[in-house]
Amino acid sequence: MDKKSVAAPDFAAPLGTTNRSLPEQICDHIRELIIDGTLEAGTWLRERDLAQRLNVSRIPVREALPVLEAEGFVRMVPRRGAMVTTLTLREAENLYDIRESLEVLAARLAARQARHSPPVALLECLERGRAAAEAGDRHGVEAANAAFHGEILKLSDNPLLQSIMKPIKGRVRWLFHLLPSRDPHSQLLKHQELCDAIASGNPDLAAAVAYAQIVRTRESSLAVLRTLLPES
Amino acid sequence: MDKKSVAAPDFAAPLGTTNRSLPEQICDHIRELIIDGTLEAGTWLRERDLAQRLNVSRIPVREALPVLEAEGFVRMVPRRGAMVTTLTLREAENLYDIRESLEVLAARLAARQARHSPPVALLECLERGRAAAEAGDRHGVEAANAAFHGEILKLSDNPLLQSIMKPIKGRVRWLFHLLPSRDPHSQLLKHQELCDAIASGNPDLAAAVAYAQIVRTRESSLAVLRTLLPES
DNA sequence: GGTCGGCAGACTGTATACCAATGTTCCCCC
DNA sequence: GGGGGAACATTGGTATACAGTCTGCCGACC
Repeated sequence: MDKKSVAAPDFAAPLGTTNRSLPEQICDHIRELIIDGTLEAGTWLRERDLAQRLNVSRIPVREALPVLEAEGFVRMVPRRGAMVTTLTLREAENLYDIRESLEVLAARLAARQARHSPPVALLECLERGRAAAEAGDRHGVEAANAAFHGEILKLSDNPLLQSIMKPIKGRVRWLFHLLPSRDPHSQLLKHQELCDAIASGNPDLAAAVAYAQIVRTRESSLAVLRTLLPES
Repeated sequence: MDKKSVAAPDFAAPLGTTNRSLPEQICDHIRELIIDGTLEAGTWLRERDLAQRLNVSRIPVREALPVLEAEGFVRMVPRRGAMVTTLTLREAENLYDIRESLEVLAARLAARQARHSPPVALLECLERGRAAAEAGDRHGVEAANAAFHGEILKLSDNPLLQSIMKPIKGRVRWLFHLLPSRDPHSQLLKHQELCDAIASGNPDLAAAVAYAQIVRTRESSLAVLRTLLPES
């Protein structure tokens, strides 16, 4: 197997002077590099190397890598380092199994909450997505979609669910980056339908809609992924 | 608020010379101390203090604490340290929401797998629990119960689900430590029923049984917890 | 008497240097 | 060409140092 070293280019350390902790920034940075494909599967991440490139010491890097391992982006091998994992078809299926459970739960809880306070933020995301779609702004559409799902989660008002969904969302994004980008219009229709179901305040309806949508996405995505990913 | 410092006694560092990594051992050790109540809610965990007591340096402690935060056992405050969290009624409800989704999923997947290979390990756990119950070995019963749920998870054959359930299981144990211990006999009956449903190879049946059982447990547990835990 | 400001202490966040254990590579020798 | 072993690379873990910041307290001033 061809063991690549960590990619040389585009590693400039943008770690701005925010108030977020260094390990967190490092973690986010590496995660983005993996999701957008800059760091390919099989790449070894050496902590001293990363520390040097990012202009930090080993300690924050050492704290960032286990997080990425917990999220499934890298696999840590004792005394070897962290390797960017290969997404397999099996993992994609496992991921959809989880989503079918948890996103349905999120929709159900969101609908329950929506009875008390109407989901204005949800409608806002929808509108933002529509505007971006009409402007042909693919990036804006994706951002609005992510915000939409984030709002459902926030609406569900279950911090534990939110913390569990965080790694899931990262992996879903990773998967979707491998797929040809989907039609923004049908995406919007789906979100509109889900939004309506949640806004109706009927948990069972919202759950059913969310479930049906994920199953549909699952089938079409896996059909494509079967041609792209290794079995396991 | 009365800010307790880290408890002085029973902190002897038993960290054996296993091959498991130091942060992992530290994490497990502190988690047990929290679950069994040695470390009360509100206790501040100071990393230098912990490091000294456990006879390790600060670095492995620093890597263990974020894990415990992700699992919900402590809350880290920047530049203050980690505080043992207070379990609230809200969190208990959130936890049951998640379990209703994920344990049902686990049962469903396990039943699907059981069609190909009969769940002998599951039956074994059941038998072990029965033996422990007849011997009046409460600790053995609990261990067998934990093993039973672990086997379902293993049977479900979804590594992502297993990794997600890990923190959940810890919190469930934490919760159950607050409750008066349940009747081993009715526990066994429930597990027998769930085991049969899984062994039947019918995913929908297994899911329905698991769901019904969790809902039942939820109601009785929360009734007790309402008298024990703060609202939020 | 109450409130504001500053001082001291405590603790984390991060950096640096170091050693030990272990896995890898590659060269030399047979 | 293949096996053995030495040199190297890399992590796991420790010790130490220093800066930033938060807390709590004490005193001064209104």
